Amino acid sequence: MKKRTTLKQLARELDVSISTVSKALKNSPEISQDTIDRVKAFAKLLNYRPNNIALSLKNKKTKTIGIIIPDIVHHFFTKVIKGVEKYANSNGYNVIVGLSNESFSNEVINMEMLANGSIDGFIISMSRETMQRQDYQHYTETLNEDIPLVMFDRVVAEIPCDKVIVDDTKGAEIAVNTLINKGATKIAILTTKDYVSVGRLRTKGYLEALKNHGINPIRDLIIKIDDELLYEEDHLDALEKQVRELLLNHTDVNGIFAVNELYAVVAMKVAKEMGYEIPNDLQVIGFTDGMLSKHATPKLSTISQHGESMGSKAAELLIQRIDERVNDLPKEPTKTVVISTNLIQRGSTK
Amino acid sequence: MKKRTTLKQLARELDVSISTVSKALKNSPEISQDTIDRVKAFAKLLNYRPNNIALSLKNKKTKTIGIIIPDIVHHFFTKVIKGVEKYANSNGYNVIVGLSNESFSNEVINMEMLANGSIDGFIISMSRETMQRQDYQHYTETLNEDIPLVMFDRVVAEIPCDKVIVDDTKGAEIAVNTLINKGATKIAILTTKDYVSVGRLRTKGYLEALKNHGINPIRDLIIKIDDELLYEEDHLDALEKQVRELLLNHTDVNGIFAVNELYAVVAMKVAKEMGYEIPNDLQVIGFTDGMLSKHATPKLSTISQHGESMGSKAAELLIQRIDERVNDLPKEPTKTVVISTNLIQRGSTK
DNA sequence: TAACATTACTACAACGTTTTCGTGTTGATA
DNA sequence: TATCAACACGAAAACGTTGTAGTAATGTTA
Repeated sequence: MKKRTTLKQLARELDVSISTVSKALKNSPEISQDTIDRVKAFAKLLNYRPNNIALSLKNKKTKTIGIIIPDIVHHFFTKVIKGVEKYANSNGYNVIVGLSNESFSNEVINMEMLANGSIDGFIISMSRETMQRQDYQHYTETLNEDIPLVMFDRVVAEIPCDKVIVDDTKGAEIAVNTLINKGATKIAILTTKDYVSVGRLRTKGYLEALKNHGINPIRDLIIKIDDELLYEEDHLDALEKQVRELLLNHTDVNGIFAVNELYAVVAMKVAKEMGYEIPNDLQVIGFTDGMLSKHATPKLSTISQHGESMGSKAAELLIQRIDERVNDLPKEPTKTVVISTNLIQRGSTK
Repeated sequence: MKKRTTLKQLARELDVSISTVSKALKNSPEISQDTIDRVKAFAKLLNYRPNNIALSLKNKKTKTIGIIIPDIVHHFFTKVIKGVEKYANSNGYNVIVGLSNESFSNEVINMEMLANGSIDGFIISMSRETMQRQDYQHYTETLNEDIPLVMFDRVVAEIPCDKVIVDDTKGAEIAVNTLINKGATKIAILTTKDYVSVGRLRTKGYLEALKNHGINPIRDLIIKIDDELLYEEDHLDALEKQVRELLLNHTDVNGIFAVNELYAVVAMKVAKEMGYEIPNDLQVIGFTDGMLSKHATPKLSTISQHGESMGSKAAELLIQRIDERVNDLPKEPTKTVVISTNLIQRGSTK
């Protein structure tokens, strides 16, 4: 194995000490200009670059942050990664990605793989299984070991750490308000089971909007979908069927709010097949601004989640905590940053 | 800053030497069972875990691989990452992601950030700008430093390294053959400028299929799109316009082959707006099997690229090279693995 | 009882840095 | 000419591990 150039090699060949080489490369005033020039020239010749691992060991920081997400084949998470990368890179940090694949044990394993010095801190969105089991031991352990942790999107109140979320309730409320203002009188919601926090909160927003307009919620119009495996292969049949039944049993439904873009797109598809004209007969609003929304026909109106902003913000919070830690600063109380959503109006609403 | 448990601490508190602790934890026969038990119990109590950075430094390997991609908000790359992660993780490797954002300098910077000991090898797909400039110095430098490198999808022949590609030409040929067999007589292609290797090769496949069926290619039917910024925001207007013109000037076009799913979906949309019925009046096949294809109406027939397989394969090749390097094995000649494509037939073809 | 094995440890170097604390050589000052 | 600063550099410790080589204290054999 060819070995990389080290200070030791430079020192030997230049016939000076390692210290001198190190200092010369850093323009230390202790070293004569003459030597500095010699060392630098030779270092350049041999293409010397300091070994990061050695630096990490010495400095007790890796300048690397770990992000653990449930699934990377998912536009939202992808946007978040992009935001994290951007902020991290411009602050000299690298990003190491771990995929939990919605599995609890994968999440734990991934975190353990990294929590042994490989990274300076975590950015995490919980896996579905973790949410179901409500087992947060690996988070508390991480925090106990004084490794900073920032949660985003799928968060849980029990864990005392910084969080970045979207105002799901408010966003949903805005969506439903918009539907109502645009003339929808009977509005269904396509949401997830309650253990998914974002589903629960968006449902809450839906209910609040109805209440504010004096509309009584109807049990039948609240469809809670078990999103197990939904993004995997084509397990959408169940969803399609439920939407079809909804529209058959309640032919006067003229608005649908879906808690993600996939549900919304599927709903539009089913409705179109059944002869509905969108947005005239039925208006639809989704959540998350992804590829599907942009290229559906008609283009889907959605509540934008600003994934990239969330990622940047999460990275910012994390790096602050890391600084706090390495500089032994007093610990600020944990904060939760709410990224505001906004409605992007496109063709699926009037 | 709270410090993590180290061997030194354990040694001090147990009143034995560091070596003893280290060996005890590894069940060395040099150490009495009694001591082993004591050490292990205490280590567990203090939640000791070996510091990876120290290990990396000692072993001269980080068990981390870097993947540099042009864009993460892109289903294909996302699939590849997933494949890389899967293979890497199950072999004890972590994955660190770098985004070039299609920019040459970002690619270089990202690689330099990692090529200083942070990773054991690279998996790379070239940025668009790198392809245009044809400046591959950073690749050759990396190889000169004896850091293994595997390229995928967007590769270049000049660089002597392992590669994983899709048989773009063959895939395109299959697509066009299929269109012809299903009755299409006048087939257009929506492709990219030639500096994008995949665009060039797929165009080649298109031409070959035509030739094999004795059809003369028509200049007007070959639309080379400048995909600058295409995946960014809605810069699709130009594309839509070109497709519209195509269909207006050549009303007898009854087949379209697009080199990616976005072009295909946009083409379908324009055609539908113009009154075409798909697949009866016009059949469409795309390349890459992403979200858009699955949820378009009608669902898009595509040539599947098997991104995940590509990722796994790339990781496998890379890890082999890493092993070769650390064990000073003789270097195998570089190989290029071709992942076979296959046609997924859906609603956009008869 | 001298020579030798075995057991159960410890010391130390090494991985590649940075940084603190010397130290020897100048030249200037009292 | 003794004293001292300034200059230019080197030695060594430290970060946390692992593995080789050494070393006491036993027990075994001729």
